[in-house]
Amino acid sequence: MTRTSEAVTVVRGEEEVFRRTAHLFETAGEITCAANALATFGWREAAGTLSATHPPNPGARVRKVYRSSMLLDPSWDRRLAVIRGHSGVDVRITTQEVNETIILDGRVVILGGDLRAGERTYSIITERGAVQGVNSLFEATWRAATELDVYDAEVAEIRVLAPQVLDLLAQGVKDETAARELGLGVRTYRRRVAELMAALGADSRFQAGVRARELGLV
Amino acid sequence: MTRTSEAVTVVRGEEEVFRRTAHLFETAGEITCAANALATFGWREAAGTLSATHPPNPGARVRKVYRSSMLLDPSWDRRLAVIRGHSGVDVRITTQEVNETIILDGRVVILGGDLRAGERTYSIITERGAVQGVNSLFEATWRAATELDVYDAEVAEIRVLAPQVLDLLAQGVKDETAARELGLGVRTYRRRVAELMAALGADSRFQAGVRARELGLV
DNA sequence: CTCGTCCCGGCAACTTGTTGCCACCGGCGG
DNA sequence: CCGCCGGTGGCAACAAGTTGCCGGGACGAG
Repeated sequence: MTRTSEAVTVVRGEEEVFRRTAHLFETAGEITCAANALATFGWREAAGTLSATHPPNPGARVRKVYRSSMLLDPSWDRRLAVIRGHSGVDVRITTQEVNETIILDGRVVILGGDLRAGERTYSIITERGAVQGVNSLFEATWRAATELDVYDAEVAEIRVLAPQVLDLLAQGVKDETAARELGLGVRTYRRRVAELMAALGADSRFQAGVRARELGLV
Repeated sequence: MTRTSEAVTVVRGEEEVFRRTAHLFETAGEITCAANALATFGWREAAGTLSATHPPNPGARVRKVYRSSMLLDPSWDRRLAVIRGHSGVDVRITTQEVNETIILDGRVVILGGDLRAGERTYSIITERGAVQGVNSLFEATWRAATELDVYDAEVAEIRVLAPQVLDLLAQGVKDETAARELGLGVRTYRRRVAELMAALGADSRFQAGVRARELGLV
Protein backbone atom coordinates (compact mmCIF):
# COMPACT_ATOMS: atom_id res chain seq x y z
CA MET A 1 0.00 0.00 0.00
CA THR A 2 2.86 2.34 0.75
CA ARG A 3 6.14 2.84 -1.01
CA THR A 4 8.88 5.07 0.35
CA SER A 5 12.10 6.22 -1.22
CA GLU A 6 14.12 8.80 0.60
CA ALA A 7 12.03 11.92 0.92
CA VAL A 8 9.12 10.80 -1.26
CA THR A 9 6.26 8.74 0.09
CA VAL A 10 3.61 7.30 -2.17
CA VAL A 11 0.31 6.49 -0.56
CA ARG A 12 -3.06 5.39 -1.86
CA GLY A 13 -6.34 6.93 -0.91
CA GLU A 14 -7.23 10.20 0.72
CA GLU A 15 -7.67 8.75 4.15
CA GLU A 16 -4.12 7.56 4.20
CA VAL A 17 -2.85 10.99 3.24
CA PHE A 18 -5.05 12.48 5.89
CA ARG A 19 -3.69 10.25 8.60
CA ARG A 20 -0.12 10.97 7.67
CA THR A 21 -0.35 14.72 7.31
CA ALA A 22 -3.02 15.84 9.74
CA HIS A 23 -0.40 17.10 12.17
CA LEU A 24 1.21 19.14 9.43
CA PHE A 25 -2.04 20.88 8.57
CA GLU A 26 -2.66 21.72 12.20
CA THR A 27 0.56 23.61 12.53
CA ALA A 28 0.98 24.98 9.03
CA GLY A 29 1.03 28.74 8.70
CA GLU A 30 0.72 28.72 4.96
CA ILE A 31 -1.31 26.29 2.92
CA THR A 32 -1.42 26.53 -0.83
CA CYS A 33 -3.52 24.21 -2.87
CA ALA A 34 -4.64 23.49 -6.41
CA ALA A 35 -7.58 21.34 -7.35
CA ASN A 36 -9.53 20.19 -10.37
CA ALA A 37 -12.69 18.99 -8.77
CA LEU A 38 -14.91 20.31 -6.04
CA ALA A 39 -14.73 17.04 -4.18
CA THR A 40 -11.14 17.72 -3.31
CA PHE A 41 -11.88 21.09 -1.83
CA GLY A 42 -9.84 20.51 1.26
CA TRP A 43 -10.44 16.80 0.96
CA ARG A 44 -13.85 15.43 1.40
CA GLU A 45 -16.21 16.70 4.01
CA ALA A 46 -16.13 13.40 5.81
CA ALA A 47 -12.47 13.86 6.53
CA GLY A 48 -13.66 16.44 8.99
CA THR A 49 -11.30 18.99 10.36
CA LEU A 50 -9.03 18.87 7.37
CA SER A 51 -11.49 20.81 5.27
CA ALA A 52 -9.99 24.07 4.20
CA THR A 53 -13.30 25.70 4.84
CA HIS A 54 -12.39 25.10 8.46
CA PRO A 55 -8.67 25.61 8.41
CA PRO A 56 -7.15 23.75 11.35
CA ASN A 57 -4.96 26.68 12.11
CA PRO A 58 -7.11 29.81 12.17
CA GLY A 59 -4.19 32.08 11.51
CA ALA A 60 -3.01 30.19 8.49
CA ARG A 61 -2.84 31.85 5.15
CA VAL A 62 -4.64 29.67 2.66
CA ARG A 63 -4.37 30.01 -1.09
CA LYS A 64 -6.33 27.88 -3.49
CA VAL A 65 -6.41 27.58 -7.24
CA TYR A 66 -9.41 25.99 -8.86
CA ARG A 67 -10.08 24.98 -12.36
CA SER A 68 -12.56 27.32 -13.99
CA SER A 69 -14.92 24.54 -14.94
CA MET A 70 -15.94 24.30 -11.33
CA LEU A 71 -17.86 27.50 -11.58
CA LEU A 72 -20.31 25.66 -13.77
CA ASP A 73 -21.02 23.13 -11.07
CA PRO A 74 -24.50 23.60 -9.69
CA SER A 75 -23.29 23.27 -6.13
CA TRP A 76 -20.74 25.99 -6.63
CA ASP A 77 -22.96 28.72 -5.22
CA ARG A 78 -23.06 27.15 -1.81
CA ARG A 79 -19.33 26.56 -1.78
CA LEU A 80 -18.68 30.09 -2.82
CA ALA A 81 -20.68 31.39 0.09
CA VAL A 82 -18.68 29.27 2.50
CA ILE A 83 -15.40 30.43 1.04
CA ARG A 84 -16.41 34.06 1.23
CA GLY A 85 -17.30 33.56 4.87
CA HIS A 86 -13.69 32.85 5.71
CA SER A 87 -11.05 35.51 5.74
CA GLY A 88 -7.51 34.45 5.16
CA VAL A 89 -8.62 32.17 2.38
CA ASP A 90 -7.58 33.43 -1.01
CA VAL A 91 -9.09 31.76 -4.04
CA ARG A 92 -8.16 32.09 -7.67
CA ILE A 93 -9.41 30.51 -10.84
CA THR A 94 -7.39 29.13 -13.72
CA THR A 95 -8.43 27.80 -17.07
CA GLN A 96 -5.47 25.46 -17.10
CA GLU A 97 -5.67 21.85 -16.16
CA VAL A 98 -4.07 21.54 -12.76
CA ASN A 99 -2.92 18.53 -10.86
CA GLU A 100 -4.09 18.23 -7.33
CA THR A 101 -1.38 19.85 -5.32
CA ILE A 102 -0.94 20.93 -1.73
CA ILE A 103 2.04 22.79 -0.39
CA LEU A 104 2.52 23.28 3.33
CA ASP A 105 4.70 26.11 4.52
CA GLY A 106 6.80 25.70 1.41
CA ARG A 107 8.31 22.60 2.98
CA VAL A 108 6.03 19.68 2.23
CA VAL A 109 4.32 18.91 -1.04
CA ILE A 110 1.42 16.53 -1.61
CA LEU A 111 0.82 15.68 -5.23
CA GLY A 112 -2.24 13.87 -6.54
CA GLY A 113 -1.45 11.18 -9.06
CA ASP A 114 -3.41 8.73 -11.13
CA LEU A 115 -6.47 6.88 -10.10
CA ARG A 116 -5.76 3.24 -9.58
CA ALA A 117 -8.39 0.76 -8.61
CA GLY A 118 -10.75 3.56 -7.74
CA GLU A 119 -8.35 5.23 -5.39
CA ARG A 120 -6.05 8.08 -6.18
CA THR A 121 -2.35 7.87 -5.55
CA TYR A 122 -0.68 10.67 -3.65
CA SER A 123 2.99 11.52 -3.36
CA ILE A 124 4.17 13.26 -0.24
CA ILE A 125 7.43 15.04 -0.90
CA THR A 126 9.77 16.66 1.58
CA GLU A 127 12.92 16.76 -0.50
CA ARG A 128 14.03 20.40 -0.57
CA GLY A 129 14.80 20.78 -4.25
CA ALA A 130 11.67 19.03 -5.41
CA VAL A 131 9.52 21.08 -3.09
CA GLN A 132 11.05 24.31 -4.33
CA GLY A 133 10.43 23.24 -7.90
CA VAL A 134 6.80 22.54 -7.24
CA ASN A 135 6.51 25.76 -5.32
CA SER A 136 7.83 27.72 -8.23
CA LEU A 137 5.41 26.06 -10.58
CA PHE A 138 2.57 26.78 -8.27
CA GLU A 139 3.51 30.42 -8.00
CA ALA A 140 3.51 30.72 -11.77
CA THR A 141 0.05 29.21 -11.92
CA TRP A 142 -1.08 31.44 -9.10
CA ARG A 143 0.06 34.57 -10.85
CA ALA A 144 -1.59 33.52 -14.09
CA ALA A 145 -4.86 32.77 -12.34
CA THR A 146 -7.53 35.39 -11.76
CA GLU A 147 -9.07 36.47 -8.50
CA LEU A 148 -12.22 34.57 -7.65
CA ASP A 149 -14.50 37.57 -7.40
CA VAL A 150 -13.35 38.91 -10.71
CA TYR A 151 -13.80 35.62 -12.42
CA ASP A 152 -17.11 34.92 -10.81
CA ALA A 153 -18.47 38.22 -11.98
CA GLU A 154 -17.26 37.50 -15.49
CA VAL A 155 -19.00 34.18 -15.78
CA ALA A 156 -22.09 35.08 -13.78
CA GLU A 157 -24.00 35.60 -16.95
CA ILE A 158 -22.71 32.52 -18.67
CA ARG A 159 -24.20 30.39 -15.97
CA VAL A 160 -27.67 31.52 -16.91
CA LEU A 161 -27.57 30.05 -20.40
CA ALA A 162 -25.03 27.31 -19.82
CA PRO A 163 -27.48 24.58 -18.88
CA GLN A 164 -29.60 25.15 -21.96
CA VAL A 165 -26.61 25.36 -24.25
CA LEU A 166 -25.14 22.21 -22.79
CA ASP A 167 -28.41 20.47 -23.21
CA LEU A 168 -28.68 21.37 -26.86
CA LEU A 169 -25.09 20.39 -27.51
CA ALA A 170 -25.65 17.10 -25.77
CA GLN A 171 -28.59 16.43 -28.02
CA GLY A 172 -26.36 16.80 -31.02
CA VAL A 173 -28.33 19.78 -32.27
CA LYS A 174 -26.68 21.92 -34.94
CA ASP A 175 -25.69 25.46 -34.03
CA GLU A 176 -28.18 26.89 -36.47
CA THR A 177 -31.08 25.07 -34.88
CA ALA A 178 -29.91 25.56 -31.33
CA ALA A 179 -29.58 29.29 -31.80
CA ARG A 180 -33.12 29.54 -33.09
CA GLU A 181 -34.31 27.40 -30.21
CA LEU A 182 -32.83 29.86 -27.75
CA GLY A 183 -33.91 32.89 -29.70
CA LEU A 184 -30.32 33.92 -30.28
CA GLY A 185 -28.30 34.76 -33.33
CA VAL A 186 -25.98 32.04 -34.47
CA ARG A 187 -23.05 34.29 -33.70
CA THR A 188 -24.16 34.77 -30.14
CA TYR A 189 -24.92 31.14 -29.62
CA ARG A 190 -21.43 30.30 -30.75
CA ARG A 191 -20.11 32.93 -28.44
CA ARG A 192 -21.82 31.09 -25.60
CA VAL A 193 -20.38 27.80 -26.74
CA ALA A 194 -16.93 29.35 -26.91
CA GLU A 195 -17.27 30.74 -23.41
CA LEU A 196 -18.48 27.40 -22.21
CA MET A 197 -15.52 25.66 -23.77
CA ALA A 198 -13.18 28.18 -22.25
CA ALA A 199 -14.75 27.61 -18.87
CA LEU A 200 -14.33 23.90 -19.32
CA GLY A 201 -10.79 24.37 -20.52
CA ALA A 202 -11.60 22.35 -23.61
CA ASP A 203 -9.88 22.62 -26.97
CA SER A 204 -12.50 20.76 -28.93
CA ARG A 205 -16.18 20.11 -28.60
CA PHE A 206 -15.49 16.46 -28.00
CA GLN A 207 -13.34 17.36 -25.04
CA ALA A 208 -15.99 19.77 -23.83
CA GLY A 209 -18.51 16.96 -23.99
CA VAL A 210 -16.31 14.72 -21.92
CA ARG A 211 -15.70 17.37 -19.30
CA ALA A 212 -19.30 18.43 -19.14
CA ARG A 213 -20.28 14.89 -18.49
CA GLU A 214 -17.48 14.52 -15.98
CA LEU A 215 -18.95 17.37 -14.01
CA GLY A 216 -22.42 15.97 -14.32
CA LEU A 217 -23.61 19.02 -16.20
CA VAL A 218 -25.46 17.01 -18.81
CA MET B 1 -43.16 7.17 -3.64
CA THR B 2 -45.82 5.48 -5.71
CA ARG B 3 -48.49 6.91 -7.93
CA THR B 4 -51.19 4.78 -9.50
CA SER B 5 -53.79 5.72 -12.06
CA GLU B 6 -55.94 2.98 -13.52
CA ALA B 7 -53.63 0.55 -15.24
CA VAL B 8 -50.44 2.54 -14.95
CA THR B 9 -48.23 2.41 -11.90
CA VAL B 10 -45.29 4.73 -11.44
CA VAL B 11 -42.56 3.59 -9.11
CA ARG B 12 -39.14 4.89 -8.22
CA GLY B 13 -36.03 2.81 -8.06
CA GLU B 14 -35.17 -0.56 -9.49
CA GLU B 15 -35.74 -2.41 -6.27
CA GLU B 16 -39.31 -1.29 -6.14
CA VAL B 17 -39.91 -2.49 -9.68
CA PHE B 18 -38.25 -5.73 -8.80
CA ARG B 19 -40.46 -6.32 -5.82
CA ARG B 20 -43.60 -5.62 -7.78
CA THR B 21 -42.83 -7.64 -10.86
CA ALA B 22 -40.74 -10.58 -9.72
CA HIS B 23 -43.69 -12.93 -9.92
CA LEU B 24 -44.36 -11.83 -13.48
CA PHE B 25 -40.84 -12.64 -14.57
CA GLU B 26 -41.01 -16.05 -12.99
CA THR B 27 -44.00 -17.07 -15.04
CA ALA B 28 -43.41 -15.13 -18.22
CA GLY B 29 -42.99 -17.15 -21.36
CA GLU B 30 -41.80 -14.26 -23.44
CA ILE B 31 -39.62 -11.45 -22.24
CA THR B 32 -38.59 -8.67 -24.57
CA CYS B 33 -36.36 -5.90 -23.42
CA ALA B 34 -34.48 -2.83 -24.64
CA ALA B 35 -31.65 -1.17 -22.79
CA ASN B 36 -29.18 1.64 -23.16
CA ALA B 37 -26.63 0.73 -20.58
CA LEU B 38 -25.02 -2.48 -19.53
CA ALA B 39 -25.94 -1.86 -15.92
CA THR B 40 -29.54 -2.43 -16.76
CA PHE B 41 -28.90 -5.75 -18.42
CA GLY B 42 -31.70 -7.51 -16.66
CA TRP B 43 -31.39 -5.11 -13.76
CA ARG B 44 -28.38 -5.00 -11.62
CA GLU B 45 -26.55 -8.10 -10.54
CA ALA B 46 -27.44 -7.44 -6.95
CA ALA B 47 -31.07 -7.86 -7.78
CA GLY B 48 -30.24 -11.49 -8.05
CA THR B 49 -32.49 -13.92 -9.80
CA LEU B 50 -34.04 -11.29 -11.98
CA SER B 51 -30.99 -11.11 -14.19
CA ALA B 52 -31.85 -12.07 -17.72
CA THR B 53 -28.62 -13.97 -17.90
CA HIS B 54 -30.38 -16.33 -15.54
CA PRO B 55 -33.90 -16.18 -16.85
CA PRO B 56 -36.25 -17.13 -14.03
CA ASN B 57 -38.25 -19.26 -16.41
CA PRO B 58 -35.83 -21.51 -18.28
CA GLY B 59 -38.22 -22.05 -21.14
CA ALA B 60 -38.87 -18.37 -21.70
CA ARG B 61 -38.05 -16.76 -24.96
CA VAL B 62 -35.96 -13.70 -24.27
CA ARG B 63 -35.29 -10.95 -26.77
CA LYS B 64 -33.07 -8.02 -26.02
CA VAL B 65 -32.13 -4.92 -27.93
CA TYR B 66 -29.01 -3.08 -26.92
CA ARG B 67 -27.64 0.20 -27.99
CA SER B 68 -24.59 -0.24 -30.17
CA SER B 69 -22.39 1.87 -27.94
CA MET B 70 -22.32 -0.93 -25.45
CA LEU B 71 -20.06 -2.94 -27.67
CA LEU B 72 -17.37 -0.43 -26.87
CA ASP B 73 -17.62 -1.12 -23.20
CA PRO B 74 -14.53 -2.93 -21.97
CA SER B 75 -16.59 -5.36 -19.93
CA TRP B 76 -18.64 -6.26 -22.95
CA ASP B 77 -16.57 -9.30 -23.82
CA ARG B 78 -17.45 -11.01 -20.60
CA ARG B 79 -21.10 -10.20 -20.98
CA LEU B 80 -21.09 -11.46 -24.49
CA ALA B 81 -19.72 -14.79 -23.41
CA VAL B 82 -22.45 -15.12 -20.81
CA ILE B 83 -25.13 -14.27 -23.30
CA ARG B 84 -23.81 -16.76 -25.82
CA GLY B 85 -23.86 -19.42 -23.15
CA HIS B 86 -27.64 -19.18 -22.92
CA SER B 87 -29.90 -20.50 -25.59
CA GLY B 88 -33.30 -18.94 -25.90
CA VAL B 89 -31.79 -15.51 -25.49
CA ASP B 90 -31.84 -13.51 -28.67
CA VAL B 91 -29.84 -10.30 -28.75
CA ARG B 92 -29.84 -7.55 -31.31
CA ILE B 93 -28.05 -4.26 -31.60
CA THR B 94 -29.46 -0.91 -32.64
CA THR B 95 -27.80 2.41 -33.25
CA GLN B 96 -30.94 4.20 -32.13
CA GLU B 97 -31.38 5.65 -28.71
CA VAL B 98 -33.75 3.36 -26.87
CA ASN B 99 -35.64 3.88 -23.69
CA GLU B 100 -35.38 1.15 -21.16
CA THR B 101 -38.30 -1.08 -21.93
CA ILE B 102 -39.45 -4.47 -20.80
CA ILE B 103 -42.44 -6.30 -22.19
CA LEU B 104 -43.73 -9.45 -20.54
CA ASP B 105 -45.80 -11.84 -22.60
CA GLY B 106 -47.12 -8.89 -24.52
CA ARG B 107 -49.31 -8.07 -21.55
CA VAL B 108 -47.26 -5.97 -19.17
CA VAL B 109 -44.89 -3.15 -20.04
CA ILE B 110 -42.24 -1.61 -17.83
CA LEU B 111 -40.91 1.68 -19.11
CA GLY B 112 -37.85 3.43 -17.75
CA GLY B 113 -38.31 7.14 -17.27
CA ASP B 114 -36.21 10.02 -16.07
CA LEU B 115 -33.72 9.99 -13.31
CA ARG B 116 -34.95 11.91 -10.34
CA ALA B 117 -32.90 12.37 -7.21
CA GLY B 118 -30.52 9.66 -8.34
CA GLU B 119 -33.22 7.10 -8.86
CA ARG B 120 -34.94 6.23 -12.09
CA THR B 121 -38.65 6.32 -12.43
CA TYR B 122 -40.41 3.32 -13.93
CA SER B 123 -43.89 3.01 -15.27
CA ILE B 124 -45.60 -0.35 -15.11
CA ILE B 125 -48.37 -0.52 -17.66
CA THR B 126 -51.05 -3.14 -18.04
CA GLU B 127 -53.57 -1.19 -20.06
CA ARG B 128 -54.24 -3.23 -23.20
CA GLY B 129 -54.04 -0.50 -25.81
CA ALA B 130 -50.92 1.09 -24.40
CA VAL B 131 -49.18 -2.25 -24.15
CA GLN B 132 -50.01 -3.05 -27.74
CA GLY B 133 -48.68 0.30 -28.84
CA VAL B 134 -45.40 -0.22 -27.05
CA ASN B 135 -45.23 -3.72 -28.39
CA SER B 136 -45.61 -2.50 -31.91
CA LEU B 137 -42.88 0.08 -31.40
CA PHE B 138 -40.60 -2.52 -29.97
CA GLU B 139 -41.17 -4.82 -32.90
CA ALA B 140 -40.24 -2.06 -35.30
CA THR B 141 -37.03 -1.44 -33.40
CA TRP B 142 -36.37 -5.13 -33.27
CA ARG B 143 -36.72 -5.55 -37.00
CA ALA B 144 -34.46 -2.58 -37.66
CA ALA B 145 -31.80 -3.89 -35.29
CA THR B 146 -29.08 -6.28 -36.41
CA GLU B 147 -28.27 -9.67 -35.03
CA LEU B 148 -25.65 -9.56 -32.31
CA ASP B 149 -23.17 -11.87 -34.01
CA VAL B 150 -23.34 -9.94 -37.23
CA TYR B 151 -22.83 -6.63 -35.52
CA ASP B 152 -20.10 -7.90 -33.28
CA ALA B 153 -18.14 -9.14 -36.24
CA GLU B 154 -18.56 -5.77 -37.93
CA VAL B 155 -17.18 -3.75 -35.08
CA ALA B 156 -14.57 -6.23 -33.94
CA GLU B 157 -11.91 -4.26 -35.69
CA ILE B 158 -13.07 -0.90 -34.51
CA ARG B 159 -12.53 -1.97 -30.96
CA VAL B 160 -8.83 -2.29 -31.53
CA LEU B 161 -8.27 1.36 -32.27
CA ALA B 162 -11.18 2.82 -30.37
CA PRO B 163 -9.39 3.34 -27.06
CA GLN B 164 -6.53 5.20 -28.67
CA VAL B 165 -8.81 7.33 -30.80
CA LEU B 166 -10.98 8.16 -27.83
CA ASP B 167 -7.94 9.10 -25.85
CA LEU B 168 -6.69 11.49 -28.48
CA LEU B 169 -10.10 13.03 -28.92
CA ALA B 170 -10.41 13.47 -25.19
CA GLN B 171 -7.12 15.30 -25.15
CA GLY B 172 -8.47 17.78 -27.63
CA VAL B 173 -5.89 16.78 -30.21
CA LYS B 174 -6.54 17.91 -33.78
CA ASP B 175 -7.26 15.26 -36.39
CA GLU B 176 -4.10 16.08 -38.24
CA THR B 177 -1.93 15.46 -35.22
CA ALA B 178 -3.88 12.48 -33.98
CA ALA B 179 -3.59 10.73 -37.33
CA ARG B 180 0.15 11.17 -37.36
CA GLU B 181 0.32 9.94 -33.80
CA LEU B 182 -1.41 6.72 -34.81
CA GLY B 183 0.49 6.38 -38.05
CA LEU B 184 -2.69 6.72 -40.05
CA GLY B 185 -3.77 8.94 -42.87
CA VAL B 186 -6.06 11.75 -41.86
CA ARG B 187 -8.79 10.24 -43.97
CA THR B 188 -8.54 6.93 -42.18
CA TYR B 189 -8.38 8.52 -38.77
CA ARG B 190 -11.56 10.38 -39.56
CA ARG B 191 -13.08 7.18 -40.76
CA ARG B 192 -12.38 5.73 -37.33
CA VAL B 193 -13.88 8.72 -35.64
CA ALA B 194 -16.96 8.43 -37.80
CA GLU B 195 -17.31 4.76 -36.96
CA LEU B 196 -16.88 5.57 -33.32
CA MET B 197 -19.54 8.22 -33.48
CA ALA B 198 -21.86 5.85 -35.26
CA ALA B 199 -21.24 3.25 -32.58
CA LEU B 200 -22.00 5.82 -29.94
CA GLY B 201 -25.05 6.96 -31.83
CA ALA B 202 -23.76 10.52 -31.71
CA ASP B 203 -24.55 13.26 -34.18
CA SER B 204 -21.78 15.59 -33.10
CA ARG B 205 -18.41 15.25 -31.49
CA PHE B 206 -19.70 16.97 -28.40
CA GLN B 207 -22.36 14.36 -28.04
CA ALA B 208 -19.81 11.65 -28.68
CA GLY B 209 -17.70 13.07 -25.89
CA VAL B 210 -20.60 13.01 -23.50
CA ARG B 211 -21.51 9.45 -24.36
CA ALA B 212 -17.95 8.24 -24.24
CA ARG B 213 -17.63 9.66 -20.78
CA GLU B 214 -20.97 8.24 -19.82
CA LEU B 215 -19.71 4.81 -20.67
CA GLY B 216 -16.47 5.41 -18.84
CA LEU B 217 -14.47 4.98 -22.02
CA VAL B 218 -12.31 8.00 -21.38
C1' DC C 1 -30.16 64.97 -25.44
C1' DT C 2 -25.65 63.08 -26.12
C1' DC C 3 -22.05 60.37 -25.11
C1' DG C 4 -19.99 56.17 -23.60
C1' DT C 5 -20.45 51.40 -22.76
C1' DC C 6 -22.12 46.96 -23.41
C1' DC C 7 -24.11 43.29 -25.76
C1' DC C 8 -26.20 41.49 -29.82
C1' DG C 9 -25.93 39.56 -34.27
C1' DG C 10 -24.75 39.88 -39.35
C1' DC C 11 -20.75 39.42 -42.30
C1' DA C 12 -16.61 37.38 -43.69
C1' DA C 13 -12.34 34.93 -43.56
C1' DC C 14 -10.42 30.97 -41.92
C1' DT C 15 -10.03 26.40 -39.64
C1' DT C 16 -11.83 22.04 -38.67
C1' DG C 17 -14.64 18.26 -39.52
C1' DT C 18 -17.53 15.11 -42.82
C1' DT C 19 -18.10 12.49 -46.80
C1' DG C 20 -17.95 10.66 -51.53
C1' DC C 21 -14.83 9.32 -55.05
C1' DC C 22 -11.12 6.88 -56.69
C1' DA C 23 -6.52 5.15 -57.37
C1' DC C 24 -3.49 2.08 -55.04
C1' DC C 25 -1.81 -1.90 -52.59
C1' DG C 26 -1.62 -6.62 -50.59
C1' DG C 27 -3.82 -10.99 -50.16
C1' DC C 28 -6.52 -14.92 -52.02
C1' DG C 29 -8.96 -18.07 -54.89
C1' DG C 30 -9.29 -19.32 -59.59
C1' DC D 1 -0.81 -15.15 -63.72
C1' DC D 2 -5.26 -12.74 -63.26
C1' DG D 3 -9.13 -10.71 -61.33
C1' DC D 4 -11.56 -9.88 -57.16
C1' DC D 5 -11.75 -8.24 -52.88
C1' DG D 6 -11.19 -5.11 -48.57
C1' DG D 7 -8.77 -1.59 -46.46
C1' DT D 8 -6.05 2.68 -47.16
C1' DG D 9 -5.27 7.43 -47.93
C1' DG D 10 -5.06 11.54 -51.16
C1' DC D 11 -8.22 14.85 -53.15
C1' DA D 12 -12.02 17.67 -53.20
C1' DA D 13 -16.46 19.52 -52.23
C1' DC D 14 -19.19 20.69 -48.76
C1' DA D 15 -20.84 21.40 -43.92
C1' DA D 16 -19.81 22.92 -39.43
C1' DG D 17 -17.44 25.52 -36.21
C1' DT D 18 -14.27 29.59 -34.79
C1' DT D 19 -13.06 34.37 -34.60
C1' DG D 20 -12.30 39.26 -35.65
C1' DC D 21 -14.76 43.19 -37.12
C1' DC D 22 -18.27 46.40 -37.05
C1' DG D 23 -22.82 48.62 -37.14
C1' DG D 24 -26.72 49.18 -34.32
C1' DG D 25 -29.83 49.24 -30.37
C1' DA D 26 -30.44 49.51 -25.13
C1' DC D 27 -29.36 51.80 -21.07
C1' DG D 28 -27.40 54.70 -17.73
C1' DA D 29 -24.40 58.86 -16.56
C1' DG D 30 -23.51 63.39 -17.37
